[in-house]
Amino acid sequence: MRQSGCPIAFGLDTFGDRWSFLVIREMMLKGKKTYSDFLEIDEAIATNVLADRLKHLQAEGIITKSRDPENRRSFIYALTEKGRDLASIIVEIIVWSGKHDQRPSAMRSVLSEIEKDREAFEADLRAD
Amino acid sequence: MRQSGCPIAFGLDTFGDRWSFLVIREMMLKGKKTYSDFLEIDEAIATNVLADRLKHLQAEGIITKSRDPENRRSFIYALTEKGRDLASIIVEIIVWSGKHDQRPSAMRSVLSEIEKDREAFEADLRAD
DNA sequence: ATAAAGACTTTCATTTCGCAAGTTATTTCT
DNA sequence: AGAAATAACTTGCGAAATGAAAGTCTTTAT
Repeated sequence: MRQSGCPIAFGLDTFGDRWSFLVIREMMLKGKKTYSDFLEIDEAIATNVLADRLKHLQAEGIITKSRDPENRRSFIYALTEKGRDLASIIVEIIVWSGKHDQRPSAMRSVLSEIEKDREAFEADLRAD
Repeated sequence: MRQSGCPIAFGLDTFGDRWSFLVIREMMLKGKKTYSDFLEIDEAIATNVLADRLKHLQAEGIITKSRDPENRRSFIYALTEKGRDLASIIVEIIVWSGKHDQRPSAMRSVLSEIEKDREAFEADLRAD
């Protein structure tokens, strides 16, 4: 599967899982960083699946795990450069959805922000 | 799940499944268009799963299905504009993988093509 | 000392997946 | 014309993944 050398397959293998990607979204767009933060996701991820995906993303070098210096019972997950580089993909998905999601609930605010200054928006996602 | 109004979740729901995305890749990058074409994918998709994903992509308006005028037993699947608009995302994933896939098997040729003239490459994906 | 918070792990029922085989409707071959 | 092959699926079933609920372990608050 991964031996195909295809860049798309490579991407799907490392971050292409639905839950993995939602975790990345939470980190980038909402600045979430702990296990309990992720459990608050609207889409309701199961605890065992979350633990599995965090391990996977860590193994793939997308995120790192470190102790919270201010609370020794919690851990802080952070994006690596490899993870932050997913910002461009996130932006393209938002642009695509902005064009094709016709529901009234669609968040158009983020889209206009991107249209105003895409570079700045992307840099903002990378920061943190 | 989809009521969240989140553009990322919207994208994942419509094309975020691994097999769905690989089908789109085959159509864009390799010009494949029939059921049996898709069965030849390196990653080996199961026939029932392929049928399911084709129905899904059709329901989401990413692809269309029509009879092959030259062979009445086969159908031709084609990308809609909504589907072709995924080209930007495909390109970003290739760029990301190009930077982070360190395996010797990684296809660097496509990457240099993108670096040379990204607009042209993307336009090429859209064509067909 | 007891309770609560934070991060998981375990258990188990349900769903999805992958593989093999079977269908139906056209062609194509002999 | 009849038989075999193509193309696109569908069906059945065991194996793997998912989701929901409950339990464990360590650290912190009262």
